Amino acid sequence: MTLVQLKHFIALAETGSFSKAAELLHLTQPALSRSVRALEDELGLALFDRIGRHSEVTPFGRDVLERAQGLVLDAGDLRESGRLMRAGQAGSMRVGMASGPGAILMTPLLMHIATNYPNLRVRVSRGGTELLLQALRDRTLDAVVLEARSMRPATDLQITLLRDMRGAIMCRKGHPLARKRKGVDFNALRRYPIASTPLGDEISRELMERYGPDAHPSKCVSLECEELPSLVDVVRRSNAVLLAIRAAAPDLVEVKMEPALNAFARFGLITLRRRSEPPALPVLKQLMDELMQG
Amino acid sequence: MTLVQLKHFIALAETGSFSKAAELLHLTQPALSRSVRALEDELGLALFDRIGRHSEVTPFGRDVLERAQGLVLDAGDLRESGRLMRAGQAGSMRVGMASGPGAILMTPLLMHIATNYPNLRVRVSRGGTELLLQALRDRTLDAVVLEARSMRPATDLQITLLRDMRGAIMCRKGHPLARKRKGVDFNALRRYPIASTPLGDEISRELMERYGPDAHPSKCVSLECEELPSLVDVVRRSNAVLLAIRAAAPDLVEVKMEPALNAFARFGLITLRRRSEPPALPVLKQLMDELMQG
DNA sequence: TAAAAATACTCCATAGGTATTTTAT
DNA sequence: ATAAAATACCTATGGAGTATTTTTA
Repeated sequence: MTLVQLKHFIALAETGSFSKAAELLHLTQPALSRSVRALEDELGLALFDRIGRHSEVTPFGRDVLERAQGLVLDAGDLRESGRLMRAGQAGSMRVGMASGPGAILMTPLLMHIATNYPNLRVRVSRGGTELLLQALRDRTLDAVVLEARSMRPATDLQITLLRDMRGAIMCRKGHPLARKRKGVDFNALRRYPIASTPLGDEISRELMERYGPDAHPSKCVSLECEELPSLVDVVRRSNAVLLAIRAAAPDLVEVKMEPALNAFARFGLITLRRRSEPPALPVLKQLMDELMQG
Repeated sequence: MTLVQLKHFIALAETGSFSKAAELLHLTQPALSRSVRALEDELGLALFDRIGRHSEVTPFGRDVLERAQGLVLDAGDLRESGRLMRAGQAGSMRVGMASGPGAILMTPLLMHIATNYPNLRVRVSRGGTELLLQALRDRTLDAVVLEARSMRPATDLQITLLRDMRGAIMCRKGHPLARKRKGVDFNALRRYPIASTPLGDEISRELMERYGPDAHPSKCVSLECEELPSLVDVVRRSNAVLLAIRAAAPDLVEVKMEPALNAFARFGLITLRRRSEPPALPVLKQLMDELMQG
């Protein structure tokens, strides 16, 4: 049983004539005759009653026809999917996101896929750097986005650095600190609750170097939560201040610090070296690039 | 894209090795290598990452694999269905039944199929003789069961006569007529409502020949209904008498008539000559034979 | 270095074409 | 008598085997 045979069968069922169907199939009548005969031999029963001028499907043929049509249609779908997947317009992708990138990228990513790539299936999971890299190596994930500096280099991993994202201290409009034209020092800042997602070592070091030991996140952050949108919402409606990627909350006001905060996130897209990437990965890359330029 | 190629692809995905899969498929390694390569070329993307010792499916391959498995499974189902249908254990059949046969055969037929042939799909429709034969000729029905004498012979129809079914007058146990040891004459009978399904010309003629012009069904039948079970139920619970196939209501008492009623039904199974019958038709024939011997 | 996949080549089975016969209307 | 399908015969493409090279872990 061949897909080609099934196509022949279907064409014959539709035209009711070997000659007509053969023409339709760009085939000679004897060739079609043999093809259909072979299928009948394999299935063990006649699919057509040959009645001189025309041929018509037998009751058995009718039952087979239904299934054959499904099969041939599915095969066509598969071919078509090949095209779509090659273009990154369909298929599936399993992406892991560490806390930092997840906080800022997850929702916009899902949003973008949902609206612009309806045939793409993405599964985003979150977790710690090591866990995610392990999943990548186990082939449970296809790609991982994480803070590049939190990862020690490994030869089996392919790292694509994404655009750096500037960090900032932010507060709501109308916040006492929002007016200050010249720099606010860290002690003044600490009079308000500090909100942030869990921060990596790089940022912690930068904060301590600039503002002293009390600036270590474990000491100064009062509101820690992985879900950045929650924190943003809280900061919008209270006097808490937010330490996060500047672009994560454009409607908040940036607090001018003295000395100025010089922290940034350096996200990397990690894949396994020597493994084919999911065809939709470029879509992901481009999307993230766009998200992070704002 | 070939079903064979897809099978090769699946085997390779499952073993993770060209050599292993080739062995499993009773194929040489180069043959499998080429087969998979051809599929990859057609789909336009690599399905496997060849990594020295082993090979593993790419993300693209993973998406294709799902669909390929479905396709190959469906193809196997089709082959298997061929076997089942050939044995009359599966497939579909559209049967038409005229009023008489329908009244007695329909429910038991559906019952039998439901319990003994779970994979068989039967559509039973009822209608007048001419309508049913037209449907048969239009290929809307695969077979028709009707009173053979109600049909004028035609060269394009194949008639299989079924067992004759004796007709009788019946009443409930305890009915006044149930006691009568010697024959009841027609006038005595007419004191009770006569129930019957619509009767054919043959029976009408027989009744009139034996019991006079008043015995024509259009004159003497008070309760006419196509649904025999309803009539039987009424006769069980009233003094109405039933004119029907004797076997239709074994629990009723037969009324001895004087002169004796000598009517019988001669059902025929009609199919189109020179057309293949549905593979399940023998099942239908045998079933009806069994039903009608009781 | 050893195991696995790819390549090169050869061969044969089979799908398809041409010519003709058979069949059914 | 004619149109359509089957049959007979031939050809060629492509799938499969053997031998060998290339690759990578």
